[in-house]
Amino acid sequence: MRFGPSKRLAAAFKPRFSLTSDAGLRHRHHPILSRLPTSPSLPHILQAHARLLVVGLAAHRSSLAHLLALCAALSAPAPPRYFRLLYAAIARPNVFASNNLLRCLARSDCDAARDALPFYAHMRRAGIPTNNYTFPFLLQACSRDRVSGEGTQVHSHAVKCGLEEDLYVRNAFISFYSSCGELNHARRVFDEFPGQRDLVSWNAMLAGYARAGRTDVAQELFDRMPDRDPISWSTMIMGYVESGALEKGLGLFRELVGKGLTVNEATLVTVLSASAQLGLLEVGQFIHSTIRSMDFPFTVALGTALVDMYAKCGCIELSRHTFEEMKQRDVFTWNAMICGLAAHGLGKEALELFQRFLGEEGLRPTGVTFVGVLNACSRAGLVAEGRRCFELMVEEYGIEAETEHYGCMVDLLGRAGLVREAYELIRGMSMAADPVLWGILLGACKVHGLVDLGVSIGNKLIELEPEHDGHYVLLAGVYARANRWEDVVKVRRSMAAHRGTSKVAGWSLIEAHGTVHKFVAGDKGHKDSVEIYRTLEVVTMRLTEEAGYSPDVSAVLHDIGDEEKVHAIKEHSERLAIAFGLMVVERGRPIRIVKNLRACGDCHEFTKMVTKVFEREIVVRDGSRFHHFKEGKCSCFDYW
DNA sequence: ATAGGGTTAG
Repeated sequence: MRFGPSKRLAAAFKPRFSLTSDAGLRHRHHPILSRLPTSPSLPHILQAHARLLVVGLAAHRSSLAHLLALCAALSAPAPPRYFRLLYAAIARPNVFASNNLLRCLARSDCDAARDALPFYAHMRRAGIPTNNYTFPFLLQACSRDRVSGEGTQVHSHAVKCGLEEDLYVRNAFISFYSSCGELNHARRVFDEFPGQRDLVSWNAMLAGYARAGRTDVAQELFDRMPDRDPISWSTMIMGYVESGALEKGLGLFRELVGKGLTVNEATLVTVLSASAQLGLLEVGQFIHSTIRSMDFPFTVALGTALVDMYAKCGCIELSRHTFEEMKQRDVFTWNAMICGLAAHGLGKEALELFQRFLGEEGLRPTGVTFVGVLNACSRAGLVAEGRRCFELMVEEYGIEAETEHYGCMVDLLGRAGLVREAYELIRGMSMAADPVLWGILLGACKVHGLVDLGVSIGNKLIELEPEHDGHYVLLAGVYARANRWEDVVKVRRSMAAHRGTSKVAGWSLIEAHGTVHKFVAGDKGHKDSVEIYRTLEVVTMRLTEEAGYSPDVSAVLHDIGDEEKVHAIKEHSERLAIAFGLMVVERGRPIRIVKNLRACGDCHEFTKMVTKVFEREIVVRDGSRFHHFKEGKCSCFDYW
């Protein structure tokens, strides 16, 4: 496997100033600027600036412009207040200084980048000339802000300046139009002078189609390209992954690795994220082993992606191991680990890690950290601790509580039976409460048998989102708890009547020996279908005899006969996946299942019994958390 | 001094 230096490394080895460069020559003998290191940091620049002030050279145009250029080249964006001050200090700014201000603006956040276009207008009014450097910087700033409207005007300026055939300028326009979604404009520039085209032009065009979700056109270009480099591959792979074609992205990654071509960090992180999203452990492990066999540097981003992948694939121990192995971590790493522990129901461990995090030098928790922390409190039933953390977030860290945080708190209070308090919390919010919050509260009403409150919330939710199946299911559950079966039937009927397009089909998937097997309820499409159903039959029989299993049909009460109801539960996708898992996963290894929806109560009981009767471990990832089933118990303690 | 891909937490 070949493995070349990254672009950043290459940039570090490139001499900052060639001997033919004006700027370089001018400062070779400068008493202060010539003493700066080749890639100075912001403090270096500030220090040099201070010395210029002290010796009275701070009004010197080329010195200041040089400092501005250094700011523009910093690896982290320079503070806007500082580079604006530098530019303002230049008496008669020239193209060089102005271009570098544009570059600084382009590299800042959106607010500052918005000033790039007005500044360009100012340049033209003030008679400052523009050159081939001006447009790339200007367009970069404009695409950060997604203002495509003025693009065509700027384009005609560039043509007037005689720069329409300049490769850098052309590529800047291709990528500008691409990032604004103006694919036809981009394509016109791309097609205009086929002689003035290089790998960068192809990659920019490719990225345009990929970002727009036109992976078909992107693939066609990718196949037609005269050359491909690691960026072409990562653009294509990311295009697939982002448009949801995760398997295609992973397939292309396999091809890339199979051909022994150079892989870059962005690609690895993207495919790790794809396998994490899908919960495909075998794929994730394949990527991990690829990373190891290439001796790829173990960067913070890669480590974080691995921590996240293992956690999302159900291997919380491997996730922790990776986390502890990392020599450097950033907020993302800590967040991934804290949220991972919480998702696995390891509330105490997550809180301990949070304490350790607070002791870290130079890192501050973010809103996401608190999503993990509050989730952890909720899972561990630590009500007082949860309240304290919520307060800490708002008071101490000045983080505004978002819907997610309220969601955690409602869940925490509701789970502990403090439904009234949870209700008040939602009512007291300054923003409009997301229906999701009422849904969480409704779940608590169901569990604690609060029929009146549950009915009123349920009806309100159905009114708000009549096409949302989950609300009907929960409300029916509330009625079922109170044995109000007629109402259960009514709700079910009205659900059937409102069944809209937003209904999500439940599925479960399981990986076995390099293949992904996906099941839906009543699925007969699998090649081993007959054997799977036979196995399921046997499993159900043994559970009935040895563990006293009897299906609880209340969750699926329809307007149908009892026998059919039992049938409907019996073929829920996760049971098919479990039966298949029992067939193919060797003893001693856990059966890992990924679902898109939450488990129904009966399937949850069923799974618990399977682990006891068959002495197997089953790990289920549902829509929001993990269930570790072992010896007849589940890590969620039956509240999910 | 210039153009292309950029990930990770809910």
